[in-house]
Amino acid sequence: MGRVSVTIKDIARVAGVSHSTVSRALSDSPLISTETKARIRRLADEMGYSPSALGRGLVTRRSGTIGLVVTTITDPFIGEVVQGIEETALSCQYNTILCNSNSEPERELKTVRALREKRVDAIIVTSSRVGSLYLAHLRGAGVPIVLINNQAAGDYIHSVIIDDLHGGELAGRYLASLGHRRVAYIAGPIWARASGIRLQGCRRALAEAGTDIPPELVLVGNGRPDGGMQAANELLHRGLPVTAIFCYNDMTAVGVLTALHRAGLRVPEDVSVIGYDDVAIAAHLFPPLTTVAQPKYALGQRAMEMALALINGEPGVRDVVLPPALIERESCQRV
Amino acid sequence: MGRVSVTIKDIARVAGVSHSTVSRALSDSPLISTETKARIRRLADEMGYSPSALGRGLVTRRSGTIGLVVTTITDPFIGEVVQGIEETALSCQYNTILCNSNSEPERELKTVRALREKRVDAIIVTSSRVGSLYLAHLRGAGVPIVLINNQAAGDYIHSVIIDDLHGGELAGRYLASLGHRRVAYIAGPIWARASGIRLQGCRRALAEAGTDIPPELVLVGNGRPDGGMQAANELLHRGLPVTAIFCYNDMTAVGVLTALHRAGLRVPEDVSVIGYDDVAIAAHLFPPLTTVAQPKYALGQRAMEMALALINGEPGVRDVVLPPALIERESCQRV
DNA sequence: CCGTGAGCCGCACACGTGTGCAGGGCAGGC
DNA sequence: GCCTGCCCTGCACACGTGTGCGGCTCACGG
Repeated sequence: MGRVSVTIKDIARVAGVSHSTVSRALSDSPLISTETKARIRRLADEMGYSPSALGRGLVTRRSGTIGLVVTTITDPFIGEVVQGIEETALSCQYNTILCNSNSEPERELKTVRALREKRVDAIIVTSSRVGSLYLAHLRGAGVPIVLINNQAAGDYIHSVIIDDLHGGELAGRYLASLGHRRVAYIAGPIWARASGIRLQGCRRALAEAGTDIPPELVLVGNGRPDGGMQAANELLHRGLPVTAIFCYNDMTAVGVLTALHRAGLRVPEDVSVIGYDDVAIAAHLFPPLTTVAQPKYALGQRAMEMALALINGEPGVRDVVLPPALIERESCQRV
Repeated sequence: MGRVSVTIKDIARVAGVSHSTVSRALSDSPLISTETKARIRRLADEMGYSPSALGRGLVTRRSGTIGLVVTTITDPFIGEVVQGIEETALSCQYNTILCNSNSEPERELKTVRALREKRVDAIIVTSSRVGSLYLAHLRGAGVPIVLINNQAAGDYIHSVIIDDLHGGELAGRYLASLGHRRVAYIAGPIWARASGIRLQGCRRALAEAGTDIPPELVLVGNGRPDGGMQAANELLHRGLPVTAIFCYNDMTAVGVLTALHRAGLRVPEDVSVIGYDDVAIAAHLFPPLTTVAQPKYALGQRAMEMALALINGEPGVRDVVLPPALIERESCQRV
């Protein structure tokens, strides 16, 4: 335990050269002769050398890490996005340090401060909510910022998003094509920017079919099953005659399904339910959930690639928007 | 963008003191007069100073980060554990860098190497599988290692685990008390150490009731819904008359439920199902899943606390084992 | 007036790595 | 034999921070 790690100076001493030569040899500099490189590399292996990212980062001004702030890693949607980020990061010799903000402003500040001290090379944010005050602190870190499923007003902040308007349209058009005219929307948490856009898209599509979602049929959830369940119960309690329910995301749909089951209603015979995200378990629900799929892994992948481009100062990085897709399963039916 | 961050030397220049004084002032050293401290602190705030964890880590030999390797962050069980880790880490001024191993040996090596270069102060591992070769590389990092839900043969590696034997017993005893005598077990992936132990505990409890789980009634899954669905279908296809199914974890139970539904069997009227983990959605399934709960958040919390104790060289850290608990919902019924 | 001690601060070095510049060795051409 | 040029290596500094030790200033007592 008292053993300290071996440094390039140790290798230099053993090899009888200067530490500069070792540094150059290990980074494959053309200034070093082939045989010296080979000798030093072998020595480094034998001595169990592991370069210090701290020392290196201090001089190169690159830490080799990117910050990753999410509302909660518990959300399965976020989990899949994070996986996309982390895997492409690792393949590019980058690591990600993870921060749960829990949507608490105080924690958000704390995490940003920590990420700044760690000198992360970029920050990727997957919290649906990005307050203006929060943004100010983010750009205070002085590193590129990539927002996922969010757009910021200012410059210097880039984003990769889903075309949520189109996603909402997909859902609305599909429901309309099945003959639904009374559809309800169970929204996400109030601060979720995407929620309103999805609703807007859905309403636009329904309008083409000559109908709409009246205000009394949009209920507010929280993006989790309990919120969906509560909203669905509220809907049932009010006795409003709906034939279909569009959910902000799959997790609220999970809650909606349970609430409907408990109320003795069958899906899709009595009421159709459509979700959003296409989370892994969506296909294994009862009934299998029809939903608007987001390319979650690609979302993370593209965000990480964008972050890398920004770090390397590549010009002309442009915000990317990915397309949603309707996944037809068994939770919707013609009325 | 070209702006570099302000250092203590910059502050020192402005304040007309040496950088040592600034360093000591900011770390609240008693060697500095109160008014000088106040002046320097104010200056640091005004100049937007943010200490560099790289520079500090280089001299203190502490990076302030811990490595976190998981099989996949997509697993909801792991997600909740990670949340426990990350939150208590942040409250102790620590950050976590996340690595998905995907149970691929090649990736595992890559991540360990990266964590070592980043000079993490400790490593927490939540992959159910820990090969001996992998362990060798892990201890090569020269930092404390904490295993979650795993035990290692050697020393220098600590662990916090659930009493899976007891967990299995809870499930078995409960099923036996409901009169079940023909119960099947759907196991986890072959490398999951916990799977066998849970089965063992269940069999022990059933034995007290004078029955057992014969080999033909233990099927192998993969810890995910698709695996559970496949195993359940296999069970149905074979036509074996079981009255209850014990699942390695809740996610396989999800798959089992879908398979049973599709086969026209009702739960719990026709067959009882019991899971393990008490994942968030378990309560929102249809029917709500009876399961053996693991204190997931506490698992992560205790692991992080143990890691901190090991980092600080505290003596007498002892492996901790947490108790499982039966959560009775509606997926099991007296036969 | 001098010695003593306390309080506060700077000098210098360390941590591990990267890199511009100079210098040494050697071969080749005149 | 000397100059030129090339190839390889070492010197020295930089990055941002922490810290042991010595030194300065000032007040106070003898």
